[in-house]
Amino acid sequence: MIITVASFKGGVGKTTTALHLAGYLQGRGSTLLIDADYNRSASRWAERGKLPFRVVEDGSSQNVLSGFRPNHVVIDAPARPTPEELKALAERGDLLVLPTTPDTLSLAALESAMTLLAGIHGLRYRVLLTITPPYPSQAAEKAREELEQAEISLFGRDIPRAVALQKAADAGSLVSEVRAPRALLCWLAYCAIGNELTEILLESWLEGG
Amino acid sequence: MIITVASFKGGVGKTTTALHLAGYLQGRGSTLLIDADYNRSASRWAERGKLPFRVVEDGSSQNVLSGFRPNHVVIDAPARPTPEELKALAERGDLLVLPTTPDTLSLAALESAMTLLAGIHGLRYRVLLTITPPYPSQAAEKAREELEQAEISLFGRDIPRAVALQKAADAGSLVSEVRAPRALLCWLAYCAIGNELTEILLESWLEGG
Amino acid sequence: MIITVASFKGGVGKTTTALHLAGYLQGRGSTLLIDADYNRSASRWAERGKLPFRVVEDGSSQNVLSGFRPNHVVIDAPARPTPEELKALAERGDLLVLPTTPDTLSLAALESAMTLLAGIHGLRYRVLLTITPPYPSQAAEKAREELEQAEISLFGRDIPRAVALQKAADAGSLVSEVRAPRALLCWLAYCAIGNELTEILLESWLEGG
Amino acid sequence: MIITVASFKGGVGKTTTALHLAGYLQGRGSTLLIDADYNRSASRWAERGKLPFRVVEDGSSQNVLSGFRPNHVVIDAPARPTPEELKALAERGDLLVLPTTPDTLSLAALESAMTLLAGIHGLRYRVLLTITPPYPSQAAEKAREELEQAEISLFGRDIPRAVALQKAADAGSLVSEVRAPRALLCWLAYCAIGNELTEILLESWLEGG
DNA sequence: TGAGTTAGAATGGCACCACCCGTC
DNA sequence: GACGGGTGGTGCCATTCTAACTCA
Repeated sequence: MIITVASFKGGVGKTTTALHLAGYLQGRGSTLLIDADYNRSASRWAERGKLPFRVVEDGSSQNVLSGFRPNHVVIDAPARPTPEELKALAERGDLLVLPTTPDTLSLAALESAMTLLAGIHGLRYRVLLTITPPYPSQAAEKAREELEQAEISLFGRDIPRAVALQKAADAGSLVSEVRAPRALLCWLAYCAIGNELTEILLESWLEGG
Repeated sequence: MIITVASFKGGVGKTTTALHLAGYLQGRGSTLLIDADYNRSASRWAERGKLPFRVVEDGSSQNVLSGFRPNHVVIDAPARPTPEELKALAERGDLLVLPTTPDTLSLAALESAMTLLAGIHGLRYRVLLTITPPYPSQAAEKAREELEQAEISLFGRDIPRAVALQKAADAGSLVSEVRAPRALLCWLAYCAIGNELTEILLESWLEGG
Repeated sequence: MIITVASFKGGVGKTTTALHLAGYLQGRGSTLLIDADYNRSASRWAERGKLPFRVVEDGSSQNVLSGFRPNHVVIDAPARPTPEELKALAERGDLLVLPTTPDTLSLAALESAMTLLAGIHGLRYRVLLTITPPYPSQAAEKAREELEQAEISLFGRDIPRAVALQKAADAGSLVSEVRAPRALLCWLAYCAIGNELTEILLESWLEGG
Repeated sequence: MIITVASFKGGVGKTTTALHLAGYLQGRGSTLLIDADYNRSASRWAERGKLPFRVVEDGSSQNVLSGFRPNHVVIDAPARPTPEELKALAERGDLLVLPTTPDTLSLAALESAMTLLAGIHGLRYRVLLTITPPYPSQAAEKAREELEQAEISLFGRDIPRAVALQKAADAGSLVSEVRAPRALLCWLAYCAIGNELTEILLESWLEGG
């Protein structure tokens, strides 16, 4: 399967999401992460440590992949794509993952962009709430309600804000490999997203023929 | 004076910083905020509530400013500018404010971009640490040390992570107008940045002639 | 399915194991825990807090279950059963779970008792290593090697020693409901045991007709 | 003197306690350990290595002791005795030693059983906290407070959790003969219990006539 | 002189606690 | 004002590595 991770605003955990979804998919088959973001965050992450899958930059010559046919591909799309770019991204993959934080600015950028995507026929996407503040903040629930009212499809689970994800970035590894207070919780959240993702695609394939 | 706020990564509080610096400068003279970001976050912020200064979009026709000669101008620059754009931005204003969060990804993006700016002669800039996590996190101090070791100039004070700033965004006002636990602290932090900013420019004018 | 949890020595987490396996199975269908231990530990656990399944004492009159037909049953067997009791327990259920700690005394008691079980035809059982000390102790691995050399079947995962399980006992709830450093890890361990358990029974049903 | 070691729950160090108290008493006179536990843990311990005192099983014919009149006798009682058995055990010896771990399940079993013992006139007993987790756990202190509040007499010192005791069980010797980090500490703890024990009996003999 | 033994240092990890933030 | 929760720091335990010491 081909998963595209894109966002209309930076700093919402797009690269982190792409990396961990690739890590999850790697457990189900060989996976390739294509780093198409301009600042090469995913590539730098990979350079710092050891990731269980391959990471290549988008513009890199194809011969680096000679003989490598991955079962899954995750694309870390460029930030803030134009509607045309987004349409191309959506058509390039099986599912579009749109991470967003539960703050007003990110939600506003997301909602205004979603109106542009409404015109794309047969678009498969899911919004992922990320960096949600811990209890007792209700920001995540408020954001979820607001998005559901706008009839925007979103994953059933959020990615919490935790230092474990920062440590993973520091170490250049996945959060599942990090010793930090809530690392396991973060990894389980990404696994839940991965499971939901496969279910969505399985369902769409069944009905789509 | 003309202040340009730019960043190489999204979600670091660029718009929030531009708005509050404009709010601070408005107390010292008529101020205009130019919203040059593609997603119009500053404009939308202004539309939601009441800001004590004018906000115009970059591409808007000039006649909306007919007869308005502001003492100060703050530019909310587009996200992730190219080196050429950044050079143009730097030359367009008196000082470049570069907000960044203290996480690894943002710092890496900042440092790699700073190497590009090293070639610009007479560049005046300051890096502003934003959204710094509260005690007992040492992320802010670590980031400060790392940046100082890289000989990157940064403001003496940070902007803390607080819900007060989120509420300000929700209300469409400045954090000084918001009733929230640490609103005053956030506002004082921005005032301190504003003071440091005027000192920097005063000093540069004195020596620069 | 009917799971029987028994042990030849006390203090090896028999009740804890029975409770958490019941909690896991409850997620897959209505589950009943029969507390057949003389000291009523499971019943007392249930009285202290809120468990997501029903707990009844073995000798209680049947009418307390009037109209309740659980999908799964977990039996917290009496400690140190005689070979005849153990045979009856094994025939009463689908699988016998035998928790043991990795210390010499428990292992010796287990191995000597396993020789008695060797005569039972078609016995389905698994040994579960519990309360395994954390890194860098190698007690768990040593015990695992010793048991495998004795050709004793054991689950692939251990239940670690953690205060989270104590807190769960204090609170009268499952470890998944407890806020403690390694609570999630303990719960995942029990879930892994539960998964392995269903796989074992599924496999045996497939081949057993 | 005749010391009986019993417990209402397994895995609390009953056999270890009986062995080491016998080892201590051997230093004050010839001592015999009677292994009355069904799983023969004490006998197996003795078989593995070399203990400074004799160990016999309860049911063994008396002629194995022909001509041996020990000064002291320690009885490793069967686990989880009925009230009648416990009464018989208590009357059989001078003092009843009841080891317990500081966890909720063991304490609950102990306290409920102590209500049964309240009816026994002239019962001499002491509760011994065993396997107490190291600093910074407060489980031992909490348990001590709880037991004191329930007016249950307990020894002044605890037996800590340490690998030295496991190594002693592996080697079939007393912890005083083992080379391990905290072996001496464990042995001193048992010596302190032994001293307290003799003081208790001395005092009771003085007043009891 | 060499090998086995023993003591010390370093590592990794777990459990508790202090402090602060955000909501009710 | 009270409470629940996250983050970082401290103290201690168990193991392993290293080095020195003893004895043949």
